[in-house]
Amino acid sequence: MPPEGQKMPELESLKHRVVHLETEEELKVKLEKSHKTGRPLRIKLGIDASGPDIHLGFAVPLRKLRQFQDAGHIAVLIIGDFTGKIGDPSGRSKTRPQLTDAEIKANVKRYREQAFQILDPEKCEFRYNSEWSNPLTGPDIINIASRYTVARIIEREDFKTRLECGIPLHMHELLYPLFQGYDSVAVKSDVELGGQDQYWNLLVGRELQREFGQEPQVIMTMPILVGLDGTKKMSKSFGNYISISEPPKEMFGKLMSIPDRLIMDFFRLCTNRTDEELRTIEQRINARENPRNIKAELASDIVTIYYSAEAAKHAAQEFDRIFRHKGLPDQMPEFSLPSEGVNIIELIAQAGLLPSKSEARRKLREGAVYLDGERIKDIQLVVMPGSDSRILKVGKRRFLRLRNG
RNA sequence: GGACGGGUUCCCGAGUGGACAAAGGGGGCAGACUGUAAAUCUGCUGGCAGACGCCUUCGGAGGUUCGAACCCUCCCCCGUCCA
Repeated sequence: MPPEGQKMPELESLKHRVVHLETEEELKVKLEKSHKTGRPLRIKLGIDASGPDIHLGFAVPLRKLRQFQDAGHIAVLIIGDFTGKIGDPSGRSKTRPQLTDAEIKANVKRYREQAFQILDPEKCEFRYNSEWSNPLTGPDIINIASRYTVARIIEREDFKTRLECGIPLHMHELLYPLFQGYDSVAVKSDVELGGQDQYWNLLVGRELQREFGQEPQVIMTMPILVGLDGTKKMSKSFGNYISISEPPKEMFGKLMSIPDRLIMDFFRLCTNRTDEELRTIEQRINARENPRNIKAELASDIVTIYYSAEAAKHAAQEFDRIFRHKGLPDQMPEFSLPSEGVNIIELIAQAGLLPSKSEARRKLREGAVYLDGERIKDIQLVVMPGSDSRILKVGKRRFLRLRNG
């Protein structure tokens, strides 16, 4: 316990890479109290079960949560199976599709496994918010709803724009922040983490706790990671994400394809580099070192975090082989060629390299199809089994090994 | 409840009886150039067919017509204003 008036090292590192801390003073008090009493803090993080994967963007708050765990605190993960039926309206210009129970359930299983790639399972509570939200009665809901005003709800930018632009805004969406906030009351959270875009939602939790006579949670928001397209936030529904559980090679490749200007963001938010190291990297970029190399380091860093240094090395080698030296991947799907051969279009569609024969025809016409390294344009070509296995390539990265059947 | 305006392909958005698988843009994909970057240029972007063409699509269901995204009827949904 540091003497009065001195910085707490724990607090300093927890503050690291945080956009909003509401409030630092309160966090300090809570930490001190926790030290004194030995009671760990309860750190809440909400999970949106709308997609099957945890991606690098969501890993940002998860990693922060891990930091809290390492300091002895408890992670309380809230699976929004109840709120998932509403769909978080944050940053949305349209109503989200409501998920069914079955969909949510299927997603949660994977989520758990993936979350433990980052979290310490020993200091972790997984809670479904349907646990306390489903039993709420009409009067309960009215009671909760009476703690907040419409003006405060529609103050939000996303709601405001929708109202102004005449885009539908449904009643249940107005309730979303309320239910999410009520989760904080239900689990008695001390701190809630989230992406910067969750700031507003988290504040509601704070207010509701106060309303329900609890000590309000501290809220901490983290920067939003931009997705592969380089413009929108990384998100399942935009499909611009890198899952933390995709194969190392995929992960590496996708990281190599991010726009250069995102390199520092990714280093800052997705790796364990220290501030000093980050400064060095930034200098190298400014000194016009080939960003490709720096990006390769980034990709290796991240693959190492989720897999291993070895996996990162392999991924890097394979990447070089395929894309720098135009070689072949060490593994590819296979297809058995019947002795009478198969039409090229038929082959591409059957092997699932492209979704339809029309698409296959188009790609052929566009010169995107190679057989044994030779560009094919003949739609009528029948591919015959060769003496040894042949390789079909469609576009930059779709390969198929043809075996004699 | 009333008046008015809307629902078009992944998204935005044009189209008001045949030339519409449907302008334009965005996004995506592919090619050239590269560092699987950015920028740029080009092409493609419902399915089946080698091609003629055929099939499915314009909120839903019917109808008029040789022919409908477009006209009529009923229904569903959304917005704005009024109550």
